[in-house]
Parts: sequence; C-alpha cells; structure tokens
Amino acid sequence: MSTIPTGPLEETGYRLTAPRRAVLEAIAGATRPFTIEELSDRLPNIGRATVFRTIKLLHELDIVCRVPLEDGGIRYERSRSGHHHHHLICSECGSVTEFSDPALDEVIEQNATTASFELDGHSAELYGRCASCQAAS
Amino acid sequence: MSTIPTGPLEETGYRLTAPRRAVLEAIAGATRPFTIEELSDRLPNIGRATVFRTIKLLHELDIVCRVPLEDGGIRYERSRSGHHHHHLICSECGSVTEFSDPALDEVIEQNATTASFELDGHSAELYGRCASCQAAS
DNA sequence: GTCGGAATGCGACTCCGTATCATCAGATCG
DNA sequence: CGATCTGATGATACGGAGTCGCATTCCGAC
Repeated sequence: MSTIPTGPLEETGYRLTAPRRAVLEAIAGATRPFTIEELSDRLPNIGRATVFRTIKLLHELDIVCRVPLEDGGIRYERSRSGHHHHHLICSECGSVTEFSDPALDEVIEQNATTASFELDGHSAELYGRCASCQAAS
Repeated sequence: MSTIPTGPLEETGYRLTAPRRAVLEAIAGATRPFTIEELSDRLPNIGRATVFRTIKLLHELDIVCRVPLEDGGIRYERSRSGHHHHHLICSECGSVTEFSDPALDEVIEQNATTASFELDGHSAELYGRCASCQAAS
C-alpha cells in the first residue's frame, strides 16, 4: 500500500487533521476508482460532509481526479501522474486506466485555434472494454 | 425557427404525442443549450417528468446531445450534425459550438488500440473562451 | 368508432451534494 | 507545557436533479 504525500496540504496552509489522514489512507488503499459513498462507508467514524469536503479539497490539489462515467455517474481516483491525463473506462468491470498523449492534446489545441477559441482546459474519456474483460469472454 | 424531423419517433414505434411535439418545438426554438429546468419552465402545461422522459428518449435517438459542463452541470442541445461530435464550451457566455475532427477521432482510436482497449464510445469537451467573448474584453 | 397499450401527469421519493452552526482540535506562540 | 486563535468537524437540515408508481388519458391500428 503506497503512501500519499501530505506535503501539498501543509504547504498550502491546510491543516493535517486526523480525518484527512484517514481519507488519504483510504484512498491510498483503494484498488479501483471509488464513489464518495463507498469511501464514506469505509470510514464510519468520519462524517459524510467531511468526506465530501476532503475529496473536494484533494481534487483541487490534484491529489485525486474525477472520473466521469458514461451514465453520468462520478467516481474518484488517486491521481497517479499528478498532471493532466485522460481515462480509459471499462464499462464491464469498471476499471479505469490513465493515459496521456501529447498528440491528443495537440489535436485538441489545433481545433481550438481553428475556432479562435481560447482553450482553458479539456476532458476526454474513452469508454469500452478493457483487455482483460475481452480475454474473459 | 427550424423544424425537427419527427420521423425517428414514428419509425421506431414511438408515439407522436402532443407533449412530445411541444418539446420538439421548444428545442427547435432554443438558441442556446438548455437545462431541463429551463425547458420545463417554457412548457408549463407539460409535466416535469414528461420533459425528463422525452429528453431521455430524444437523447437515445440522437436528436439532442448532452453537454457536460466543467462544473459537472449538464445542458442539452439539439444535435445539428446528427452524428458524433465534440464541443467547444465557453465558460464566460455559456455558448456551445459543435465540431468534429477525424484526426481527433483517429488519435483517440490509436490510444485505445495501443492499450488493447475495445473502444465503444468517447467524449471530448473543450473549455475556454469563445471568440466573441475574447473580442468583448 | 372501438380498443389495447403506450404515454402522461401528479406527487412522493431517492440520491447526491451543500449550508448551517455549535463544538472540537491543529498549529503557533509565549 | 498550556493558552489561544482559527480552521476543521459532525449532525442535521436543506436543496436540486432525476426517478417511480399509478390512475387517467389519448394515440393509432384495425
């Protein structure tokens, strides 16, 4: 089980409290993207509101990233790369793989430029079946 | 105000009812992406649930498309192209422009292939400021 | 015109996330 | 080490978004 750097919290003036440690540990121990509900269930001693608040904070600090599902649902995942990336989301087993591709970013930037659009950010999600689910059938 | 083909409804065995006509007309008259709430307000004689149901149906038939905003909110828009496309979303005025780019789709497919991922669908949204908002400042 | 079944409308309900606010506890400083 | 100040917590109420159940309506096929 990997640990999560607590630096970003301290450095930005946020307090490193017991509930936040607990959330960080739960996230470090997660093997797959989780919902707030699941996370909250694993932390019965911590208020639901605090879990929401903490995830929101960690999202702003790029420690976790938001994974939008095809059906509109949202899961979270520890951001491994720490910088911008995209997702391969398996609709069968729910696994999520991060990837980043300069070529993809470049094509996106080109489209923005063509439309005289001042690009600020973008998202790209790929939905389908992962390799192991294909092998399993 | 353009009209909307009713064919897709009839051809697939759905009934062309008065409420559905009203929703279709409201959508045809919309000048910008709308929320269900806004649509429902413009159709006071039609039940909220029916508006939800109708939009869901029209979305399945690709007559309207879902526009996911940066903050997680969702708007809908009449799908002009009728086929797969992406969005340029202005965070200042809220305008949405569709575009499609074979090169973008191709890069996405390449990434899927590289990861041995069986691609089923994808989404890509670009957030920033549109040309007219840039000109206005 | 009749009739069967799909569609509607109403209201209650669930789900997800946020606001409120009194209480608690990190971090800092003496 | 203990006081203090301020941000964080937790319980609960609240709000918006979307769904469900069910009695009623009405489309459209015959």
